[in-house]
Amino acid sequence: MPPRFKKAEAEEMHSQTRQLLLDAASEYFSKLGYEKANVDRISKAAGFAKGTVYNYFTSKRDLMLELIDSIAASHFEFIANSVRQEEDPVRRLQRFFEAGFEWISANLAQGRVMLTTLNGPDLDFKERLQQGYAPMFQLVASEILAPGAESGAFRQVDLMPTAGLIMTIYLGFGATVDEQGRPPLPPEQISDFVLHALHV
Amino acid sequence: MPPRFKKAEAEEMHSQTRQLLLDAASEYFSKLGYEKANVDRISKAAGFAKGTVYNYFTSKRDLMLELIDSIAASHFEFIANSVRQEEDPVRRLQRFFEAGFEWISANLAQGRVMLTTLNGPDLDFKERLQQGYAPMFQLVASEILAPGAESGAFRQVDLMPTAGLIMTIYLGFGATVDEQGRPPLPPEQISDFVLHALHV
Amino acid sequence: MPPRFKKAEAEEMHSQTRQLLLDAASEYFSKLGYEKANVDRISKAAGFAKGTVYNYFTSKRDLMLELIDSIAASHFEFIANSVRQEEDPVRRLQRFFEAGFEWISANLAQGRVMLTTLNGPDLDFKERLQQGYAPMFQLVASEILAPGAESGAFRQVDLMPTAGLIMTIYLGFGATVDEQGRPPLPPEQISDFVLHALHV
Amino acid sequence: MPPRFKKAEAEEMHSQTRQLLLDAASEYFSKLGYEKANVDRISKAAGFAKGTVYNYFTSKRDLMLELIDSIAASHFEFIANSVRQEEDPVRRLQRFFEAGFEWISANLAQGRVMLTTLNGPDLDFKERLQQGYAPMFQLVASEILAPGAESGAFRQVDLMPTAGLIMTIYLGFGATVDEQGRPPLPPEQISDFVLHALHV
DNA sequence: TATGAATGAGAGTTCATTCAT
DNA sequence: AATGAATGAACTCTCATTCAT
Repeated sequence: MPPRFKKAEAEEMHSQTRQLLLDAASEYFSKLGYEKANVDRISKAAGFAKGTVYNYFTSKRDLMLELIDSIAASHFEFIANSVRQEEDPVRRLQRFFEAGFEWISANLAQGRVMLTTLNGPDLDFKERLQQGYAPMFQLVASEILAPGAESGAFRQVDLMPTAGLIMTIYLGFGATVDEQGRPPLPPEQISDFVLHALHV
Repeated sequence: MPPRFKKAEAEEMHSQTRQLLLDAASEYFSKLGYEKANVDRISKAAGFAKGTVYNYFTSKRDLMLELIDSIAASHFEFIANSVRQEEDPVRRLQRFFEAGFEWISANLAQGRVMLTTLNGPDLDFKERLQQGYAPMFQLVASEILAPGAESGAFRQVDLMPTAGLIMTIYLGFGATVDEQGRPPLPPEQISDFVLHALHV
Repeated sequence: MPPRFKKAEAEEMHSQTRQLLLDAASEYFSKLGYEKANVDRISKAAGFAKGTVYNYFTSKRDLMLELIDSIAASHFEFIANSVRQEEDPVRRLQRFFEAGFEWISANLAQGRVMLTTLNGPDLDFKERLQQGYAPMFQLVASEILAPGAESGAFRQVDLMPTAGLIMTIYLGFGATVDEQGRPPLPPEQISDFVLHALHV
Repeated sequence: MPPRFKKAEAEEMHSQTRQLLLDAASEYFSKLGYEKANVDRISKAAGFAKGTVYNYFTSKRDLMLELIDSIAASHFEFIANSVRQEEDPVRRLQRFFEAGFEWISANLAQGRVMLTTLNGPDLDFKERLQQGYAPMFQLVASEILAPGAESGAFRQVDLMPTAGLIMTIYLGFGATVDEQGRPPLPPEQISDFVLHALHV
């Protein structure tokens, strides 16, 4: 089936070009911010000419939105995989922070895009990001806090606000990592701090 | 002494125009971010023509830097005044969060400028902001945590990292306030959470 | 080889657009001077939108510098070609003035740009122009005066200062041409005057 | 007569302020050219506030025009005084160049304004300057060349074109003086050159 | 007379986007 | 699918000029 084969190949190429553009976008959006980053340079950095971006994304704005989606998905997947390998809620919370900072240090540019977007002035971007991060929020509430409260490992707390607090702490520290992606406090101490606060 | 009087009047006017421009800048920088905010509209919003900004600030960038200084000073002064009215370290910590969120809800635009700048891509702005916030950092470390650790109210912790953690939590929640400036958790619960974590 | 052909075509277009812009720049810089000439109008006069200039030159300043280079090269080439067709130093000197004024009257705008730049306040422009005109200076010194002095056609003079004097006279009269490019004295009389001065 | 006295004093002050402004204008127009020179800085350099310029001149353009007049008058007066101290046409010609370069080196800024204006793109300025320099042109024609031709010291030449040629040479060299106002050739050599050309 | 705050027209420059190739 | 020349809106900044004091 040569045509099929060819089509698959073409799709692969398509998807690869797309990914190269997203990666370059990550780099520039993180370094310069959305406004100062420039489509020409992103495209060039990915190895293409300016116009190519518009064969894959309808606009610079669309490029950013799709990048946000892709970052949120990758970030969530990595943390969820790690957290779900544990059963114990306390260990799960520790894993959450460990895996979280591990992802950040392995994906510095994406991490910065996420954090600047979260605190940035563009409400469309912010909303899209929050949609993307809803699963992570859920993970903390229903797969870490809920079982922990049920098992008596944590004191009784309101699930959603406390999940929010934990996300806030995670993201707060995520925003303060150094150039190698290390937080100012080791992840263990951060989870210790939170565990202290959740302790019965 | 009419000339003296006149001079004072002139200086008053000068300083007032300057303040009007800083306020308008606050508004626009917070709503649109530094890049999209536009000098013409800022000046018009303050009641002046476009060129007037350049009689008071050397550039848009300078306007932003001076705004950062002014925000940091006002923010610190408000919190320090409130914190220092208490003697007890536990009450001081509570006051820190109370006053902090009170300032934010009374200065929403400034608060947003501060938070977007802190997480934004512009390193000059970030550095200037960090210089401006150094006193607040000091306040937490040496006027809240140190006496608390000494009096036995808090467990022994490393001062600076813990001050950083508290600032991170404060700013993290500061970034999540709603349109009326209310944090998702009441300040008491946030300080409770931290106090739990600091408890002996 | 269609791609080759296409490439050559593209380069041709590129170079043509560039030349149109340089020509329009000549026109405006000569009529209004560098400061009052305006990029928008230059671009429009060349048949393009304002932004197009910046696809070919990095700035208005760069446009001017490249125009200076192009003028100096064209001016020198024309004069050198004419001078070198003669062997006799006296005839060469006459040709120098004849060809010089011929070039000026055929390139009025470029001539005016050259002369205003030479006497203008911008030192960068001036320096660039002097670099561009160094070959013409050389031509006078080593291909006209030196052989003339050697053959006894001219009296013994210091080569470089005298070359400077001749250039000064040429440019001085170049600056006084009328709207059709005619100098106030016919070129023959000018070279006569100089020949009188150089006569043994 | 106190009122009279006062009035004279006031006029003196007026005239002095005016002169200070003209001097500062000279400085800035020569250094930066008319377009880039800026009224505020000229006024400040003269020791006044921006607005003061407009109490003495109707516009920046008017300031320039009056400066041109003042330069031409001073330049002519200096040269004419020197030339007229001689009787011999040959000596007069030598004096012309000597005094000319002496004036230039003692009035560098004014000299540069004159020369850039002469070759600059602004036709109003140029015309005003030519009006101002008409007397000097006359001086050369009727007080140097005419008596020289009559007495047989010079060969028969057309007066006005030759006066133009001499002015062109003078101004051409004037445009090439170094930072101390010295021409590339000593004035004696320049007048020698011209005398050679005029010799019977 | 001297001042300098305010003005706003006008400039150079950037860059997202289009589209013919 | 990939290109990159062309576009023009939008932006920051400068500065001659006015005018109330």
